[in-house]
Amino acid sequence: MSEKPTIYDIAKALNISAATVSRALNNNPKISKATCQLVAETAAKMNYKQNKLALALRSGKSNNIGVIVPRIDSNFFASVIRGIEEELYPHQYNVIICQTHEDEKREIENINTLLNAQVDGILMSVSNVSSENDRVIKRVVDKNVPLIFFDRKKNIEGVSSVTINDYDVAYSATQHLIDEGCKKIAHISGDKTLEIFQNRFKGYQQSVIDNGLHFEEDYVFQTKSSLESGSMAVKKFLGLKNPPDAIFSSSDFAALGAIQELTAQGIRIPEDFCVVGFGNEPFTKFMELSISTIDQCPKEMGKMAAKVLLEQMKNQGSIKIEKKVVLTTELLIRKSSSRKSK
Amino acid sequence: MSEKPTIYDIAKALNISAATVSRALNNNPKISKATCQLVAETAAKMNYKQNKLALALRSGKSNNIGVIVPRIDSNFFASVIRGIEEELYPHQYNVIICQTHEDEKREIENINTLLNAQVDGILMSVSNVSSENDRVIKRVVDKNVPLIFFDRKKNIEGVSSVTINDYDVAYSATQHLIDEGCKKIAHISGDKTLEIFQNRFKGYQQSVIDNGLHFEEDYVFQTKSSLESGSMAVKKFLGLKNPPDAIFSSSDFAALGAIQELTAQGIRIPEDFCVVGFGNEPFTKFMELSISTIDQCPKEMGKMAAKVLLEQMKNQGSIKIEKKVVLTTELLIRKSSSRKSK
DNA sequence: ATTTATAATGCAATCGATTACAAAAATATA
DNA sequence: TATATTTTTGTAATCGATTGCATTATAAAT
Repeated sequence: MSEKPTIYDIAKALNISAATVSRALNNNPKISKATCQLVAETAAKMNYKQNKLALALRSGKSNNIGVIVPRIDSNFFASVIRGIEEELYPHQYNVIICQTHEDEKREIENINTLLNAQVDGILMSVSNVSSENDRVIKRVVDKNVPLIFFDRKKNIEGVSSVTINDYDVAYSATQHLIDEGCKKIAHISGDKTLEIFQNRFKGYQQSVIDNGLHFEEDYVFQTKSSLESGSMAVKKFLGLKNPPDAIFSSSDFAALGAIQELTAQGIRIPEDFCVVGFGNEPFTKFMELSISTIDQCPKEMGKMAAKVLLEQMKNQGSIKIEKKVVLTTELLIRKSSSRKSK
Repeated sequence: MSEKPTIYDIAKALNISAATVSRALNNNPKISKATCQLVAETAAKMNYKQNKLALALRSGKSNNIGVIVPRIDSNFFASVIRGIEEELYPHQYNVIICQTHEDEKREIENINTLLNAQVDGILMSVSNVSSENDRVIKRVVDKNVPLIFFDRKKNIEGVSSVTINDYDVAYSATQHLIDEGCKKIAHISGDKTLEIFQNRFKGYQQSVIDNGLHFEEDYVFQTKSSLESGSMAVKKFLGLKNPPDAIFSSSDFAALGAIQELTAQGIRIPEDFCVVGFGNEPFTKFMELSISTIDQCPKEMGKMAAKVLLEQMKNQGSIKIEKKVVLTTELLIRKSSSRKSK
């Protein structure tokens, strides 16, 4: 009982051929009902489990989907993965998770690992912008392995993507700050070589300009997503001759760090200074001073990415359709930026 | 170039046998250096990638590890998975993630999926306590597939586990509340059929008794981990003739819900009422009224579980060692339960 | 009873890589 | 030159499931 029985074991036990066993298990109509039933019973009795590896090798389909993310232990990515898994589960696909840790070499390794593992498709959120990585990604496309970007995408021919309306929502977040009476809006940005941060920045910038405010290069601080970054940004902003009176941050963590630093410096929020974050991390809602932010609807993003992938896998071989899905997200106005209402 | 070349393609291109190609790629010393180099170059030129499925079928090792968790979109499990992945990555293992959503049927399906996928080992945090599931889990052991429980374990012969010192830390959390001057300690528990919640409850109970306080059945509220549960618990507690003056909650979410409800009812924390949570969710630290809690060191747990698994896979076949690793965790005392100090 | 149609099953190749064993080629030794 | 050694390469089986084609058993028709 400690071994794993194969169809050959069942065949031997019943004195029939493995082919018959295989067909019986698949309810092939060519097989008599009696045999089918007998095989099914014997298989159950022997605790037979189909070896998916053998099936995968034969069929060329592993029924595994690779997911590449910078890290898994962030609310956003974990939720996206949950959405992906929920969508793929009914279709019998499994999810193999790879983390890049924002390392470009690791990203390449991950891609190769997944290709070696013969995944039927790849969902990825790009970590890095290097031409070497672009080359590897293009090879995925060449090999006809369906690939979908989500959130952090790249512009590569033939690759579909699912993102949010970063530009628009950044525009309205900034607009919201201005509507609340803020006149000097600063921006904490992420790595601007990544499209999402580029778009958020542009939305912010355009909103500032459209409102007749002066766009100030010094009001933009590029950094990574962490409390310290937010605190550093505030220190820099407050050191300016003409410091800002609001921050639109590309990261909730930086927003929180900023708020902590502002508070530490005795600046009142939202009375003296407004802050809007990005990502709708759980803590933004739970805090006493709840933080205005943008919900990226990660679960929906994951589901949508998986849907687009499923579609692409179905149509494989036929003409390639490059699909760019843009999810509409919501600006959640909370205490950190609410001066008027209520 | 759009196809996936195999060793046969390389063999044909060089007019040698596939066996030679295979050996050359594996740097078999029996193959001349010249051939080795030639094969390596050709493989690179053709963008050859080893088909791990074929290798796995042949060798009986898939190099995939299955991870079963209730859900992935929780800080705790996401961090555990990160730890697992970090530990397994250098050993060339990939991680296949399955979520049970706390559903026992799903748990069985997940186990079977992983067995079918021929994973080399399984790491799981149990969702449910049903004898049917026990039977399925025992079959995993019978099939000689290394299995390790983490956090939510079961007592099944031959299965190693990695957990935290739930009993002890619950004991000291309760002790801490008493030391702060609380006299009537309540407890919000989880599903007590799960060992972890059972242990936390017992640690709480013993501490109460050891301090000469009266153990009150009404002071224990069993529920799931959510804000609403915490709020419900408080409503029930405050309705008692002799309401408690402190809560040790098995969940940070319930603790937060409790705090919100207490605050809404005008009860001051920590002056009138102290609260300790469990899990060290990020928000517990970020809140204005930071929440005392217990850090479950999820990443270390993941790493340790992976380590135990690697060890078990290495020693497979030889005597089975049942290893019960208990990680020592920390009580983090924050504002929600600090009356004296500072 | 013989032929024909139909249903049920078996044989053998296949997916891609590895490897025990056999064979050939290259080199060394007598 | 003939033989023994050592290197290097090839042949074919294997992992487990599927499937085109061939074959056998069964039932139906004449």
